[in-house]
Amino acid sequence: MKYTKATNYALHMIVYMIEHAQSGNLSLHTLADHFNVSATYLSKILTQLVKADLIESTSGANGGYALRKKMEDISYMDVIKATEGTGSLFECKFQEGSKCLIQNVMAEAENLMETYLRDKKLYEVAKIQIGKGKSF
Amino acid sequence: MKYTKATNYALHMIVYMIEHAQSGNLSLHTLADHFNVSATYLSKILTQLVKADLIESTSGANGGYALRKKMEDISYMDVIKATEGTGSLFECKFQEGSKCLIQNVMAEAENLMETYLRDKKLYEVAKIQIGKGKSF
DNA sequence: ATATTAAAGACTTTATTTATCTATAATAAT
DNA sequence: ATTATTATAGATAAATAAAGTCTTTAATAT
Ligand code: SF4
Ligand code: SF4
Repeated sequence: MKYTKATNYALHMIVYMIEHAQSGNLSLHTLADHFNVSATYLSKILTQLVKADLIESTSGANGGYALRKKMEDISYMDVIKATEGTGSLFECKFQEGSKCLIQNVMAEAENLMETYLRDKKLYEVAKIQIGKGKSF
Repeated sequence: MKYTKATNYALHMIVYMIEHAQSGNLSLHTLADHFNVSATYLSKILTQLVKADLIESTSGANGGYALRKKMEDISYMDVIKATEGTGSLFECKFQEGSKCLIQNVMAEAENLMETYLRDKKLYEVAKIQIGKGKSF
């Protein structure tokens, strides 16, 4: 069980977009170049962030991506949910319906992590990294 | 990111072994039959639990598996570490050495979950399920 | 010596993640 | 209108990881 690379990408995209919030739209091309990752794959991840309403996209010349949500409000968990999905980490395949004690414990553990990550905003990272150069 | 099926198996093995702690060794055959899962695959998982010193195994007739650690002390996290490994959930592949803020936040979140699961013992589930029949 | 049991290794299958390629749609600039 | 620029979507491929099987070996009790 590991976070996917997509989540790593997504977190960095948001941080970068926070740092460049004044620069207008950032194109896929710009982002892919800067982070030196596959453009079309990155595109899918950015689209997930769009669908999660964290960022918005505009087509055409001078288009690209920009933050949609207030930057101070974007939490780690917002991003993680967008890329990892919303299901529980522990899902029993044997007796799916019945909520059991094991599942309750695992869910409560996940809740603790989740609550923490919902409180932590990516803005905090960005602020510190401004002036420190590239984050990736 | 999901817990593997192996973790699900392992948690249930421990619960079952706690419930049958008086019955002497439980053979792979017995366990695989009872839970109706692949014997050789289950074997690998049990071996992981042996290596984690949660249970012990003895070869030969009347051999099998039995708890090694005191049953009241076996936590969810003990089992999870045995099957999922000990690495962090979030591992950055880009600048591995440098501990950054993102990694710190993700690690702290994981810590909260971990601490909770280290405190929760599987014994509690077993006690309740005694008298309620099969757990799987 | 034999039967019973676990462990280990090589391997296959399946599922998931990561990545690419191509076509389509939207928009701005000319 | 046409063209250039941009994002989205779908199909597919490649890479990696998880789940499962098969076979051999080692240990132990009878
Ligand atoms: S900022 Fe942290 S997570 Fe991002 S590339 Fe650097 S080390 Fe990795
Ligand atoms: S006890 Fe819970 S985790 Fe286990 S099989 Fe039943 S529902 Fe699934």
